[in-house]
Amino acid sequence: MTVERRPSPSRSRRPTIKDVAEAAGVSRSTVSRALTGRGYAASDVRERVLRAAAELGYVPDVMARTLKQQVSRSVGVLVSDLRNPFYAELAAGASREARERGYTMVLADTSLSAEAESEAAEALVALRVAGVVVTPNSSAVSTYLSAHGIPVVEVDRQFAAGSTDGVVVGNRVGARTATSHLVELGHRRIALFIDETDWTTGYERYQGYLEALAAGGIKVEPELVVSSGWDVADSRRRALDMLRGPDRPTAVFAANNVLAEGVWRAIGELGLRAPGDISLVAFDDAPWMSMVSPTVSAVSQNTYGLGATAVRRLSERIEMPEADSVTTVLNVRLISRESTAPPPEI
Amino acid sequence: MTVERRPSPSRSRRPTIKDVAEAAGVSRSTVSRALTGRGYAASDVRERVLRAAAELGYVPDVMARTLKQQVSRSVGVLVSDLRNPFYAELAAGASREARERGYTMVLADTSLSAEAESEAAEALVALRVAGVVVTPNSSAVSTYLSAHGIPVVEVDRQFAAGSTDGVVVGNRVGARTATSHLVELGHRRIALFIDETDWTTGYERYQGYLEALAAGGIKVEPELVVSSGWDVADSRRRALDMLRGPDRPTAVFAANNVLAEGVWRAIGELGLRAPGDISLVAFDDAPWMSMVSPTVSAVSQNTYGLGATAVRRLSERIEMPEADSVTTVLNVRLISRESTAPPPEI
DNA sequence: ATCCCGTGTGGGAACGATGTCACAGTCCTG
DNA sequence: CAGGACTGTGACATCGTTCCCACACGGGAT
Repeated sequence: MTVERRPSPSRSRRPTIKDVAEAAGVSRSTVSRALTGRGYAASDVRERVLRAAAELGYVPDVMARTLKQQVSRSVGVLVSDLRNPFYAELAAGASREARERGYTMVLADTSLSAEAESEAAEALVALRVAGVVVTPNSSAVSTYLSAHGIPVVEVDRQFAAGSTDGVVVGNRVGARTATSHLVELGHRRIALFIDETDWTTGYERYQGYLEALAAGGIKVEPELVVSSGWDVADSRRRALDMLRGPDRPTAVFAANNVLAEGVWRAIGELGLRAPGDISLVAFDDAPWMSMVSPTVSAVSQNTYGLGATAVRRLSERIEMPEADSVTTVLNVRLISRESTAPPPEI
Repeated sequence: MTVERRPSPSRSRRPTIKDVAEAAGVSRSTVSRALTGRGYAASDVRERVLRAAAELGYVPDVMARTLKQQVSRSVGVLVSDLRNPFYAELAAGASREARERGYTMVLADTSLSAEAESEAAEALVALRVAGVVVTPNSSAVSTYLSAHGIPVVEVDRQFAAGSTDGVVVGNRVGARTATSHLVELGHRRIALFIDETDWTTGYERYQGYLEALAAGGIKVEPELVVSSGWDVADSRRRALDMLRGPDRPTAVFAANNVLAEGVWRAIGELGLRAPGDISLVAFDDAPWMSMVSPTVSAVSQNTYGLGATAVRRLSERIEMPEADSVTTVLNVRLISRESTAPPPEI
């Protein structure tokens, strides 16, 4: 590590508030007041300071400011997987809202790994972020951050409801609506594809499914509830097994866009036709669902709004740390497309 | 704004290095040496310090450290639009690489707005980031950041080639390959849909198209080159106009995934069939292209790798600020699917 | 015995910005 | 014209960390 770092003349040193003060012929305090607008500064002095700052290309050092003020203007955003359009959209919404509120966004992709998640959490503590929005994989992050006095908003799913704020969608209602839609069309054998039922998302979607069946007077058949892995390949394999079986369902409710893709591929590969042979409805509308043939009916959630709302909530929490925690539920809506129709005649 | 902020006992104050020093019965200097590993520290003392730090839940303050060291361990990533899977994937790649190299990632979505872009750039300067990866909209950002002595890597497209590093894909080769593919199938009337030809991406894809036509001895017909807007709606409208016209092309090369979607929708709406009536090939493979019927041939670029490579390049640049700037070109490959076939008989 | 060196530790000055406090004017009112 | 109110400015301590320097101790070479 013996890199010779001669101070090149062009970028000798970043101008500091002291340089601005000298250029404007005032003290550092006066520059601070003139630039931040807190405290007195005569208008001609302010003018002079602003001009000097602009000429020098002065940009205040966030590090120094934060160190002094003990509170930064940045928020952390922890998402599971940016390659999944769901999380990307959520991050996009968070980004816009953060920018509008004058926060910079520190984003980490935790890749569903608990290790990456706690690493990221520690980095955020070190950065003294003002707050964190997270799509949690466990209660660990919320607990850890809260212990350090950092406000947290859980988004999409909740592990620490009651102690921290949350922003989620109407999972139960959405799942019930989707399943009821199938029931009303006359389906009695309705399969559920779901990746987990431990998180609030999976649990509530499962409950919604059960409620709709109960309301329709339909008995739950355990072999129609498939606990799939989290990826397309696994979902596809499970769907192939089920749809090749002797007594296949007449409809499938897939609890997220990934599972829906697996089921959709399986249907195509088996030469089945939707909705003639089998109906399909998904939770979480993805772009491809409106492009394929037949188009896929889906419960659409406002993912962008989910991210934006979470940051808004976080910023309110930062301003009122002692207020009671709140869970915000965004509504979802069923978009009925071509993949759902009455079951085939026997 | 008169929120009473009584110092709650639980999170009275974040532990500082001084607290650790007192708990371990040594000086601040010694704690610093023990924790960072720079300088001498007897093994029993180090042991004691580590234990004290763990017990107190001590996390070093990045702000203070950066202030002292004048260089941070975070990088800025500026992308145009996280809702576009292209940028999301790019950000995901950047995120992984950043994490692996011990950098935290500050991400901003510049929404194609010049104002947001320069705002974000200023925020990054203020944060004293070690470097920035950007999908630029003009040369302004690179110039501005370079003037502040911050290393920049332009990714996907370049505005400051020569003075800053770049990571791009083989746009010209990819476009030529895609167009040649159509020529070899026997097409003579090949339309190009493109959003702009001012950026390096658009310009080179356009050049690749021209080269392939020239190589095939085909005269360029200006009315077949469509300068579309940047969104699906506009592309769709332009495609409807063209395909309804009297002398429609037998094939279309769409220069990105958004334009391809517009063209694809238009084809469907007009009741045309691909590849029977018209062939379609796209630059930039998107998930839907392998799901629709017919599947769409596309030039696939390693978007995730683009982001990862850019951060790797940036980190090398940070370590060797004086080295010559480099442009890295990632290869692309044509994935031939169902949407391309010989033109219809006359 | 003196000197020097290697090892280990503590003291204290930065880093850049903020904001309190004190002070120096100026203007108005009794 | 004295006293207070108000405006405008500068000096200085502070935030948490790093790192240069000084120093202390012991052992080996001179």
